[in-house]
Amino acid sequence: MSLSRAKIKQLRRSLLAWYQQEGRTLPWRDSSDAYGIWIAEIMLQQTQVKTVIPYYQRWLSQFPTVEALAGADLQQVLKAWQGLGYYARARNLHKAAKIVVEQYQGKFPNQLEAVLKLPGIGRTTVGGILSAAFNQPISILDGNVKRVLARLTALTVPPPKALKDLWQLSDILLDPKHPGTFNQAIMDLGATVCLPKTPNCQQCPWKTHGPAYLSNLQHQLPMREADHPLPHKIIGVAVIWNEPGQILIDKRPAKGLLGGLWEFPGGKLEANETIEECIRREIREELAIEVEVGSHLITLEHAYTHFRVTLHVYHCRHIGGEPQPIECDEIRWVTLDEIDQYPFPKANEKIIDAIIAAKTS
DNA sequence: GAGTCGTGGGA
DNA sequence: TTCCCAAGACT
Repeated sequence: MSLSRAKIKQLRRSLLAWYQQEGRTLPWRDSSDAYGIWIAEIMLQQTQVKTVIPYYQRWLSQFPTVEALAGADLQQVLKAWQGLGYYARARNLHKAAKIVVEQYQGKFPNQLEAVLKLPGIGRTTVGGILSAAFNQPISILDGNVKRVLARLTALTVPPPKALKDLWQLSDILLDPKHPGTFNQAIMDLGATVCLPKTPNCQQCPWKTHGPAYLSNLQHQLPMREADHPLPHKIIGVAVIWNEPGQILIDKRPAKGLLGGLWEFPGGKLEANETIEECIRREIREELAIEVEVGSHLITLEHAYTHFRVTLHVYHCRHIGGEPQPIECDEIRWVTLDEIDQYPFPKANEKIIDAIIAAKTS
């Protein structure tokens, strides 16, 4: 799509006018503090504003400065992130905070190359931070912008197939006089008007500009890639009790899925195996102990990005052996009073709730 | 460069 | 119920 200089100016002007009237008031827009903006940008990766706000508020009161974050332990950081998902973001935030303190004297860098080197910050996030905190003319291409631009240009391929063109378009459109405001405005447009399923085209400042709207194609855009069916795993999970009434939990390896979080041990059901057999085998393989599988506690469905699981959770009794951290980082016997100090993934939070409910009923 | 990496909400 | 997808980055 070719855009004349006059049209580009018109697009900028109409978007900024719309934003002045309809833009959202958000906590991290109150200041130009780079630390707060950085935290918000990371939390907002693949995560909706409504979900982020309470986490953001708690985070800033718990870790008000980059020094506070750098000085905290990872477990504390993961606990503050618990429930937000994509936990590598929290691990990277912690790593990056240490770098900012050690290499930049606690002052968040304002050089593009330096910021891009920080773990967890890619091309879109660096644009979001530097344009918002320092008003630098650096474009972004998040999900909102991709959708807005796909409709503006009636893009005939899925956005992942046209990233180069979309970045170029985002660069061209960015208002060099108001880059921070422009980036916020185009994201707000995507988040509140140019919605994925039911865009409110009547309210769009760009409705007279887009070939998609003009030919009524906006509801079919952007094009999507073919989707793959999600694998489904059946998992046996053990809530293992010892004589003093403690429960065995393990810490997952630092990298990969749910890295650094705690969980109840268990594993995938194999062919021609009962859940009880699965649990005894997994516990033997992972922890080198023997358990007696007791009563059924709860069965849970949970969906991750690339697969879904059914968790069959059973009370178990520790009957022999000293637990060894064979497939995990660490193991610990804890009481129900202590357990909420540990960061757990969502599915395991539900198991904890079920244990407490069963105990108090 | 295709896979990996969470969770919640909306339709 | 099921599917989509959200302020993407990393390997």
